[in-house]
Amino acid sequence: MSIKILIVDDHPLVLEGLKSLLTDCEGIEVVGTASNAIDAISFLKTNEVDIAFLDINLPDISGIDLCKKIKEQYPNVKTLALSTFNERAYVSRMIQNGASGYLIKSSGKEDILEAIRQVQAGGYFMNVNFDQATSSAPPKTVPFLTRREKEVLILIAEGLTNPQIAEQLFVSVTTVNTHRQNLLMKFEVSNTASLIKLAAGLGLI
Amino acid sequence: MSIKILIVDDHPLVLEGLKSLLTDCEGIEVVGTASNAIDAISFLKTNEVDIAFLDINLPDISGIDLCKKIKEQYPNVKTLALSTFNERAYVSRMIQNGASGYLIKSSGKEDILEAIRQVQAGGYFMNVNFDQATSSAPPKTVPFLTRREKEVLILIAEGLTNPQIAEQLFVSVTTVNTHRQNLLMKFEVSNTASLIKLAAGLGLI
DNA sequence: AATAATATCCTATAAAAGCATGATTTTTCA
DNA sequence: TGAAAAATCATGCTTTTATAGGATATTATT
Repeated sequence: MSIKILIVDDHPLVLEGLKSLLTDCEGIEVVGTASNAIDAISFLKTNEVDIAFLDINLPDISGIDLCKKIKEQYPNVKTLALSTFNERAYVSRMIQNGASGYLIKSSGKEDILEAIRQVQAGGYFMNVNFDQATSSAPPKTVPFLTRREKEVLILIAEGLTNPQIAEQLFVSVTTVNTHRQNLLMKFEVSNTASLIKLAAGLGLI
Repeated sequence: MSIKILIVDDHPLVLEGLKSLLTDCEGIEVVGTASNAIDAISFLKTNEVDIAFLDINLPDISGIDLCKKIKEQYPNVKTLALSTFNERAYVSRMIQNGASGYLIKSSGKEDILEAIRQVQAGGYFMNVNFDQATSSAPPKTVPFLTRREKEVLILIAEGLTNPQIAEQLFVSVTTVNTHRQNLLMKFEVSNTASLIKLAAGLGLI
């Protein structure tokens, strides 16, 4: 019996690429693909799946939430996060939500097969060998940001001032300022310029 | 005669995905793939290629430089930049180096085929439908910066304040401030956050 | 040599950001 | 249900930025 795989990703290229890589393999069968969370859930309703590959960024809900939902409704389905290099920060939350590991989208065929083997055997797989020429990207760890902090960060990056952000979010200026100070603290910087540069480098904005 | 395609990308998934998407198509033939610039160049030495898909980020040299090299050595080979959403800033430099357009990696099959058709016909293809919330970000062109402005910009991005920059460059604070204002003007933004975000997006810092 | 572009400097004001300290309410989750 | 985390708000103060109005010297460039 071959391992049944569902791939959920909104990038046709990734979908096709994974499918193409996996269909040649013994004992592995791609039984379905979905480009959003809704389709993924409804596919699971009517099909048996062993492992679901979940993109972290999906058009409707995030892969992180989707992972949680799948684990709640279909605890037997193992999940593997698909992330880009810049999204490794979010991986830990996928794991918290029950994922069995993660694959960087730039992984090679061997990594992918190894991941499937590990996960199917009940283990975890984290591919940590970022061989990419990280160039100038500082190996900083991405600080954990709350929902509100992310919102504020994005609005700052868009050039809004505290008063404007406050208006947009329907909160007081002091609240925005607090979030802002927390962002500076978490990123270990002392002004907006450094903050935005770091956040941009990490792909957060 | 079918259109001969070379794909250069260091992500196996993208390579496989594109290949898989294109091999089904009439009149299109993927004659080769490469995961770095060296292999790409040596492939061109011995093979005929109509269109080369070039990833912007390659392990050895950047796709931008590779594009230039290809255009110098093989002017008949048309090139198409492959970029992620976050790399669209670099696209303009690819175009300057002779590329016939660019494709976002999250493009669908239709976009890709349309791009090939356009380019083969001697035209350009830019897929501009960023369904992602592009917010307010217009496809800005890189403003011309003087030597001093670039220096100041970098120091701002490093988190230095005007007084610190002044000290570093042995000029007065008012001079630094003037350069700073000129940067804001040239980038058409009104604060540091936007400035740094734009500059980072354009690869200037 | 004349012009244009660049770099330098100044004063002055208003707006925004940064920093410290503290507190209350709401959510989340074990 | 109770603790922890997150989100909210406040006050006061200092520093930095943003904006506006100049001015002069130094390089290129034609």
